Amino acid sequence: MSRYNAKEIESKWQAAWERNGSFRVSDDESREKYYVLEMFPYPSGRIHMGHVRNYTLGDVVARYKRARGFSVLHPMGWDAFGMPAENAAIENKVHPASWTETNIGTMRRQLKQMGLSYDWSRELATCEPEYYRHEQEMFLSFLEHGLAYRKESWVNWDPVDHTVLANEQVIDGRGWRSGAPVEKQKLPQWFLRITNYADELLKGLPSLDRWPDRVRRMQENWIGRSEGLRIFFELKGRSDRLEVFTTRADTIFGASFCAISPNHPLAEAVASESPKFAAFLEECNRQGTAEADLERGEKRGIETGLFAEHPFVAGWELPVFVANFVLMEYGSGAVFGCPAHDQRDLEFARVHGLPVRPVIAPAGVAAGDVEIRDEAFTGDGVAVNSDFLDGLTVAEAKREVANRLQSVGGGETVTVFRLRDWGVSRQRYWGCPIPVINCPECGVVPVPRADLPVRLPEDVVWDKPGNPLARHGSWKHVTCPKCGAAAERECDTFDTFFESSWYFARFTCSQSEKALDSKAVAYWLPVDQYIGGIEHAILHLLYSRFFTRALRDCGYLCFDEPFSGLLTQGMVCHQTYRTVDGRWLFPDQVRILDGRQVTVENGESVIVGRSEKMSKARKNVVDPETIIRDYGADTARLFMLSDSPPERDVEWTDAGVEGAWRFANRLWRLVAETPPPAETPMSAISAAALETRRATHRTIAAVTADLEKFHFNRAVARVRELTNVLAELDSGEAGANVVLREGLEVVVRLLGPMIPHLAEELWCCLGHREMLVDTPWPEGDEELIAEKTVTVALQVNGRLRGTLELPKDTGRQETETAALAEAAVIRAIGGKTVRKVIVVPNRIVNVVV
RNA sequence: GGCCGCGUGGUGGAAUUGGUAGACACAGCAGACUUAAAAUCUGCUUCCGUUAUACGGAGUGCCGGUUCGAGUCCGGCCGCGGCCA
Repeated sequence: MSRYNAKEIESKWQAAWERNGSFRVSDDESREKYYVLEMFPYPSGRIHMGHVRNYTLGDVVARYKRARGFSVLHPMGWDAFGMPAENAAIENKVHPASWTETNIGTMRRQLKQMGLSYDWSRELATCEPEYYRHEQEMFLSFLEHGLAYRKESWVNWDPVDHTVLANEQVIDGRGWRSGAPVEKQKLPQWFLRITNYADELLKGLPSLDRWPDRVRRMQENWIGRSEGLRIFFELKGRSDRLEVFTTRADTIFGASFCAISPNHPLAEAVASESPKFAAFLEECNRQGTAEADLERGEKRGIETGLFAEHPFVAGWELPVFVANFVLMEYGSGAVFGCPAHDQRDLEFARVHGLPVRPVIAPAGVAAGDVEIRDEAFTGDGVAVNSDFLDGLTVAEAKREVANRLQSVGGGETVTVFRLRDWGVSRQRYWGCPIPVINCPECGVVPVPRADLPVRLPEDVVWDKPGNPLARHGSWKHVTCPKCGAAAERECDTFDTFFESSWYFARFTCSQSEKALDSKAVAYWLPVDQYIGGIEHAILHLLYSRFFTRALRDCGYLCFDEPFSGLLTQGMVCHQTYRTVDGRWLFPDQVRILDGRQVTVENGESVIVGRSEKMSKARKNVVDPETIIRDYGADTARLFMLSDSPPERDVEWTDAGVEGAWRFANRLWRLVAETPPPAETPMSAISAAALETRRATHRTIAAVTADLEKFHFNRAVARVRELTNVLAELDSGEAGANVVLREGLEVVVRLLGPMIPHLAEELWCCLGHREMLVDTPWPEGDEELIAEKTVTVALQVNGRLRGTLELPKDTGRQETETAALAEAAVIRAIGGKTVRKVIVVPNRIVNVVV
């Protein structure tokens, strides 16, 4: 046998699987289905290590489940719309379509090099009209069902990318992609009514018991359900009332002002009469709308000159302010301020010289002793200085206020959500056109279904910032489908989260004429195991959950949750390197000389920074293709699975790759050096050989359990352990050959999902005609797995003093007797009185003296 | 500020969920093979002490508690991370 040549065997087996159609599946299988899906990539150019990790994890699951007899759907596609393509068009004068196509070509080739078990016949790219035509149709259904609507709305405007951003895309007040400070603008926008499903999305979370708790909690917080009271304040000298939302109705007697959002209609009314006031509003609008941002920022406000009457005390007037920390989108866009019991209100009150009246006293503190200095009291307690509420607990007081106001029409209990409707309009070219036409006569007219898809025009130019669609003559100007008058197409395109909200369903029937083939959908969905980065914990996963429900209500499918299982993998990190003058260096520009890192170029010393997520900006990236070229895909895959559990971050190191590479070679040699089996019957093998056999069968059981739980690092460790045991078996033992061969076959089969090419090659070398990929998962022999003897730990006063080999299931009494006869135990007791002996059969004996 | 998670050798990480802490690796050290190197193989490798194939002590961020027994459970503190404010 020659040396291990990864390149050769990898392409050999990739071709064999393809010839064999190994990973093609159809939906008329009698076998039980298993749908494993990894988050599809944005075709940015080349795959990175994050992809390698994500797709390796998915492939192990897919191949393992396949070996276990499932009909496995494991597809791959491209999240192909998005701004980088358009930015490339602007910078390099390449059309987004061809830029995207080139990138897909490169990345598809790279993924194929990794030997991933995809059914490539189901491949899709979301920028193809064959894909997006269906989501245009879905959008029309949403319109018909009242799940999509258009409204003038304040939006987060990214002044660099010239587009609207969803709240989720605003990070620390900046655009998530451009990093530019976000501004507010008022534009007509399309929205999806995700808020209709707020309660359902929340209530569905507990059923997702194979999701990480963390992700469920994040979604729960994001949806942000809270119950409170809507209070109507009479405005002095006006006929209208001010609607205020509060979750702390119990503090109503501590109110000292009301505050409305700068976007509140009342504020806008006042602004029309006062230029100074209007200037303030304008300033507020320049701020982002991110909540955390408002919280940290300066609490600013200005008096409107209006006064609201306290609902319970005639003549008590509260000044009404406009304040920058009140959001129009949450509750009713107005609050009452109780400085003593809300930190934000307190800060505001101090600035504006407003009274601070404590109305809740902590348990055991007298009413007069409550003092508020720099910190509001937000804990539980008893109402004080509050008229009819005095003596009630916070919860009781809330109820009382609600009852009293409701009975006189002064308020009502309401449930509000932090979640807002999903704005899907983007002022961009490279996205799915929104299939509506704006007619001056008829208003918004949906494009008739027969006219779908609304294709993106190809002849566009990026000579100015903004959306080229809006400047495209022949595409934009159409006749109204309803009245035939001159009209304009909607020039906005969908947020790209639209495409990724249903691609998982399309994979079940990617060639279907219909958007979703009901038979395929019924067979394959929901996804049994979804795998991807934690960064999508909220947005993509929440949108997909919403979309599934919306599609259900429009008759496309009939289940609620798209992903039954979710695994969120950690990031791939690498040390960072800089030159003395601060320039970032790629890892391959650094080498080690006398235990110090220096530059390859001229041997200057290098500053080694902490390990961080691989990113182009910090240059701490390793190109997967280089690794595959130098070591092979199997080594890269094995490294990704070893050492770190999948949900944790993994540090990419040369040493780690070398370790995986060494193991691959060791396995190769071990098989190469194995002589053909002698005809020893298993019944005639030596005791030592039997022990080795036991280890083999125990490993099958252990690895199987580990893979079921996605403990890939443990599974790898188990197999390495077995390999060590096999290597140590003396070839002179009776039956050594036959036991060694059995052991190696098990090793190869257990590693099949992880290092598929090498395993396939070794399986072939071991004399098998059938491909490993078509070979069922090994089963451990229960007889051999069962332990005959156990090691019992011996403790005296909780300290380990020795161990004892006993037959399994030795009785309590016998175990105790045997333990007390041990020399080490007798020595440790040292003649003292034995007070108690605790015996846990098969485990431990603890002697208390 | 609130909620949640995590702190284990020089490093990544194991530990059957209350029962022998440190599996499996990486790095390191010593040895074998070699003219030499690489590769490979063998041994050692938590720390401290010692009479050193043996024995004793300490040890899972810190302090305390429950228990025959705690990395694991409880309370408090410190540090790191995440999400939400």
